[in-house]
Amino acid sequence: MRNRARILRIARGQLAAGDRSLQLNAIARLAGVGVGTVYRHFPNRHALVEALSEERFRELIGEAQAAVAAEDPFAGLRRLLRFALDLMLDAPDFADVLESAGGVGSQASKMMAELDEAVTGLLDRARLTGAVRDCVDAEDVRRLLCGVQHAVRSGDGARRDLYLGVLLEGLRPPR
Amino acid sequence: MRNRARILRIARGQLAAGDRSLQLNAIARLAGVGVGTVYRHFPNRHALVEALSEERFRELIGEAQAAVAAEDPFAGLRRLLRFALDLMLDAPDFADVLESAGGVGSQASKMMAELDEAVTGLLDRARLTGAVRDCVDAEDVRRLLCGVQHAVRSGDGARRDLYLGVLLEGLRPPR
Amino acid sequence: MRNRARILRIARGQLAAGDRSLQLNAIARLAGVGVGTVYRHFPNRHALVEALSEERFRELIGEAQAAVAAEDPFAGLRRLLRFALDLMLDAPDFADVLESAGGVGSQASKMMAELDEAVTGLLDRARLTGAVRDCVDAEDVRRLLCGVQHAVRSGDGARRDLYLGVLLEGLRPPR
Amino acid sequence: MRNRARILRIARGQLAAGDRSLQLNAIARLAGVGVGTVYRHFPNRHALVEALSEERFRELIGEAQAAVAAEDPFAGLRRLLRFALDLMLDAPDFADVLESAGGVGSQASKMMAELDEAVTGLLDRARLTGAVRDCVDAEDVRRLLCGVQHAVRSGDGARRDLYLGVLLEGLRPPR
DNA sequence: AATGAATGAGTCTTCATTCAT
DNA sequence: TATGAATGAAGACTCATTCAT
Repeated sequence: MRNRARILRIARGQLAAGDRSLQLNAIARLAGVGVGTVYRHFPNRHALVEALSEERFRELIGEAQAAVAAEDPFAGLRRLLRFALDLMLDAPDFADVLESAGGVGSQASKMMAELDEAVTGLLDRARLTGAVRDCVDAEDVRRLLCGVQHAVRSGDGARRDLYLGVLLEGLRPPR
Repeated sequence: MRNRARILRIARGQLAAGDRSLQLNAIARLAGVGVGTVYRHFPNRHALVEALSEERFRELIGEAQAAVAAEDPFAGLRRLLRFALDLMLDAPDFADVLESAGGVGSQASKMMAELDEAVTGLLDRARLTGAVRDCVDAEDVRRLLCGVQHAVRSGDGARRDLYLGVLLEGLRPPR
Repeated sequence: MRNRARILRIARGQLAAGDRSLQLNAIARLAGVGVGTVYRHFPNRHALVEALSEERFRELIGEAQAAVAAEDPFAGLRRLLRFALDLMLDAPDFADVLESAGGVGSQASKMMAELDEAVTGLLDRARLTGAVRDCVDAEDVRRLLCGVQHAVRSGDGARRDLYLGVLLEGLRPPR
Repeated sequence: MRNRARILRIARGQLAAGDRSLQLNAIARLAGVGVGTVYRHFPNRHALVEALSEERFRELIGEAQAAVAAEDPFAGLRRLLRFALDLMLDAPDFADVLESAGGVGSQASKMMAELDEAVTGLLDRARLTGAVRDCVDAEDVRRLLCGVQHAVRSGDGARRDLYLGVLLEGLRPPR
């Protein structure tokens, strides 16, 4: 699977270079590989995006699981959200995946479930200490964070901490 | 200018139907109008989007100016943000315009300035009552609201009030 | 006929500016006149080109008639061809008209006949002195000169006199 | 590369039939080939024209190199120019290429240089016998011949030999 | 498994021309 | 006479996808 790796590397390079179109033809050319090869590994653009997300997903899930174990659950949540936000800012396509509903049966949806599960645990713990509203669940937090990512991205990036702070305060129980 | 209006109506319909591509050819066909006619009125997709935004912008600016006069500024802000959010949910392209930096010299950027000005006034008043953080300005609020719109849209829409509530609480001065 | 003149002026300007497309729409706009107005005066691009040629034609015919009266017919021919060449280099569209067969019945074809008639006289006189081949007629000379114009134009213009000299020597009876 | 050849054949046919537009879409249809295939082989009209020219260029360069070896250089020149003229009359687009300056770096400009080099040799030899003017170079001859081609084409073709004769006599040193 | 030539539907855009006002 | 909005045929070009080798 040397080719698969090469394709992924090129695709990542394209995204990093600001080209989000991920045209399989172009990637094949850059990877020095036939178009057909790309299509065997990734039947469509989405499959490629998911594959690209996998590594990020693993990182993020790891971080989430670590956060559950944090002494102060709200602090753990803060750390986790900051980590996730940076990940998304760095990889817009990963942000798309996190924001999407996640097609049933896809690899990504499994990882998403794993992620949400960890976050659910974290939220439950935080709720016990009265640090988080009753009604928000892991999916809400994920979506709201994706929203914050859009907000940060539409500005110059300097407002990252402010916007994240707004989200975190907003998640607390209303006074 | 019967045709111009017809084109705008069709374009709005397309957006409402979930097709955000705004293909000028398709719009021409649906509007029962020659392609050339569409191109005469709107030389490119962007011009069309801006025209579509204009009406929404006027509504929104009006609402913002009304909100400044509200007895309770924070209640005014809540009402305004809910109004804006609904507008954006209804018209994704308008959301894009609100989220964009606003190209210099465009019609949209003038209206954006007008909007931000009104919101600035509202925020200033709210700050006097201690209802809003010091550090957020009108642009921040606009961007954050666009973020919330993404969050609501990526879900099933049922979380609109919750997500807006999170934003509003988050805007208050941190405890 | 204020408009007609205005249109012609603009068209000349376009040609002078290197735009040979003579799009009637564009000319109308530049002339501050409706497209329809242009179309009434000049039903198509060709009619406009012919009208533009008229003035040049008159000049050229005048020059040709003067040349017939020259003391030395070959010198007269040389002067005439140089004049015509400069005219064509200055106005590529006029060159096109001179090179074309000239649609029957058009205004241009009448003037072309007038021109050729004068040149025929000049050639006849020159032939009497043995300065010109037997077999070339006015039409040949016109076409060959158009050819020289292409040659000059495809270079940098500096070869004008050389190429004209080649033509003139070539017109002499072969040794 | 069966398709490439087919495309070239069709393109040649179009030109021969008097259609100089070389529309890639039309050629694809006539060649019974997808548009994309044509675009793959020839990204634009110019690339196609150059490819079409290549074969003609080779013929012509061969002929020129042969002419250099002719016993009588002026006779060789006559034969070469007649050959080239027929080639151009047969293929107007090739005439365009020969007449153009030749974009730097293009395949055509390399072949043009080769052609001009051979003609330069021929002219040098002819000059030694006093058969050709001092001041004309290979480029001049090429341009003048293109001019003659225009002249022949604008007439009915019957004047080919006459016009070529005019050029050849004109190239001799003036008396 | 790998290749990459081929496909062609789809989209964008221009511009000569008409015609109701 | 003049206007200019409207037309739509025509042409250029892209790119996701297939399939014979």
